[in-house]
Amino acid sequence: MRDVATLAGVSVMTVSNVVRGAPNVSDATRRRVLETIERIGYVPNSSARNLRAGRSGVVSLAIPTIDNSYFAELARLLMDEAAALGWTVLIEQTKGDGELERRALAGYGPTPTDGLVFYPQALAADEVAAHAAGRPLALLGEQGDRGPGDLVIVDNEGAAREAVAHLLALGRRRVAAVGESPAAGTENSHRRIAGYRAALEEAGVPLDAELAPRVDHYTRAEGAAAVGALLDGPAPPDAVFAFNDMLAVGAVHAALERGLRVPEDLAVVGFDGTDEARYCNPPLTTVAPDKRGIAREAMRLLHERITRGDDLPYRTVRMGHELLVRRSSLATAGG
Amino acid sequence: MRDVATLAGVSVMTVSNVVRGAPNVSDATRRRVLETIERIGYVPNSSARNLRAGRSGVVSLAIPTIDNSYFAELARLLMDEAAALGWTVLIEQTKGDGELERRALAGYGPTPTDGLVFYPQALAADEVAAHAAGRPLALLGEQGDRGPGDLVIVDNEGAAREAVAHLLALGRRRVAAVGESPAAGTENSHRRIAGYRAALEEAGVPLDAELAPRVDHYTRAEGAAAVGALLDGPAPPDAVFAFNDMLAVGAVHAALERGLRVPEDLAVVGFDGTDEARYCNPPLTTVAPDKRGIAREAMRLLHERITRGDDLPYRTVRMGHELLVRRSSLATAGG
DNA sequence: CAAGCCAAGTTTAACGTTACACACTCGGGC
DNA sequence: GCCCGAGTGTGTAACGTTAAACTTGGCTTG
Repeated sequence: MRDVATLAGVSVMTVSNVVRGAPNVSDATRRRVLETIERIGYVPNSSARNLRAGRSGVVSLAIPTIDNSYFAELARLLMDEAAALGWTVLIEQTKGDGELERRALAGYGPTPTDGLVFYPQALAADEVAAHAAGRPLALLGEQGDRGPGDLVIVDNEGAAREAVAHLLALGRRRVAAVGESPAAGTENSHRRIAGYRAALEEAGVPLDAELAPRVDHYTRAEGAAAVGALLDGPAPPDAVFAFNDMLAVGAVHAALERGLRVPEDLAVVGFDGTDEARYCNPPLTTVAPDKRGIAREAMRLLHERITRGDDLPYRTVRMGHELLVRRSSLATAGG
Repeated sequence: MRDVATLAGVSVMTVSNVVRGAPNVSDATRRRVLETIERIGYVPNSSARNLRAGRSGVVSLAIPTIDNSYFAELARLLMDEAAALGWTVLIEQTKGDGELERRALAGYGPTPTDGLVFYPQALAADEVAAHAAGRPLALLGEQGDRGPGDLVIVDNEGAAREAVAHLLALGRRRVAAVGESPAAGTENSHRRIAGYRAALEEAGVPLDAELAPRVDHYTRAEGAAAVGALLDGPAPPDAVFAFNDMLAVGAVHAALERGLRVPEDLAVVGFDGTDEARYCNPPLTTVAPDKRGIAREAMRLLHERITRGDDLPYRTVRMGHELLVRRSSLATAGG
């Protein structure tokens, strides 16, 4: 910048004014400065800028892993929304590890970020509150009534209930729920279990604890393993409600691998409404939260919180969902 | 930091020394400073640090989109490798747009990055060279002999040839190639087409231009559309070699949707070796590049270039690949 | 016991940018 | 002729950190 100033015969401050589009610069000067900038290839130093401004223009997105279709799609949408606001998104993978989640919350790392969109997995609501340290925060997923930040949620319990009711309406009576996790953190899986139980109760179907295996990670492999074990067991299910689409894809795989028909012998419903669910075979029935809406609201709330300051009350926005019924659940029990 | 210094009764510099683990600080002082840091919750300001150091500890990863299984998996591996080197990865989506690719190369954006891992799609090799502006660069994918940075490549032509030869060995004679793109950029698709042609020629099968439809994006939807159109046409293929797994999944979907059997009526081979390919139905034969190796080498080369300076010659590392044969191609022609 | 050395800590001066206050020039109104 | 304000532009002092040079006092050593 100093070089530009010298070469253009103006002060450093004038260069700064030109770069920032500030007023009080004549057209002639502006042109001359811009030309010089072009000529010597000057690029503003963001570190210095951030140092001055006290802001970085970067927000973190802390999610378990990026190679999960749901988070990949969500990340893309969030990045699009952020770009529209002039922001950059820095993705951090927490791997469902409490320590990594704490760090993401506290804002360690080499890059300063102005705020955080956080999908907690290992951390319980009170721990999230304890480590947020007053940073602007948008939380994805239910977190008790109020968090240390704004909440963007879907009605997990209602959605789960709807999905299971759909399976029960097809005459299924042994519906497995795959996705309860030892990770204490997110309320999401608890709510989905609650919705599952409510639907069973409503239909007068007895609860069988064996039908709700625990999984550590929401991957295709674990879905296949968990459902495979159930199918090989003494009292196999006739339907599966999986807590995400990857587990559901694994469930379908396990069934087909064993020569069972989907949906005739095993109906499967997933959760997330990913593109993968739509194109797999058979196409997967899935609970589709309004991902675009979630991304938009999360960024909007975070933006307001960062720019307007912390006197804002914590807000909760509930986004809609939709049960996309496809072939994987389109047959009554027994075929 | 000044507050910490005041409260601990030392100079700012001593705090800095403690934070950085520099020598010449007594244990007693160190303890006192650390306590104070803990107490008032001091977090070092990275902007200022970067400003001083002239480095940011962040490297960019510029890929077309993150919601593509291959890039999602690759991103995860790259982030793991980066973390092991103490680095953070900033993902930028170029969407196959030339302008966005140029910006990513030039290093615009609000965050300073020390280097770039770049998967070019729209930009041709010479344009990449023109806009790299001397930044440390690791290129994924073939780019002519030498780029403006290190190259990590797989043998696209050989891999494609192998995949198509596999289909021909099953007696298939009308093998479609899906993935040629109007995007001038990456050599990858050209090389794969070349491998496809070579395999056909080697087997004495005539080339049919109709069997190589162009696609704009490597998505499931476009794969389904392109292959659907071929299947509805006058001379449908009996096999498909797709340039990535998402196109292949779309191809399978299009076939099944039309009541065709996969692999009996249409054999399908993909490219990328994603987890999705393994778990879809039928499981997808796919060319699996050594993703972990690619991630490791890309980060290693970039790290060397950033730390050791630019006097390093440009290097090229060729990674292996493997044809994972699964059910989607396990039937001879006609059943 | 003076000379020298070492550990422990401080002072100073940057890194590149920008907010703020100030200065200059010029035309017009009184 | 003087003052004023608008339009341009400049100087200064930070932002938070750290490399390098400097100070201080205690301890060894010949």
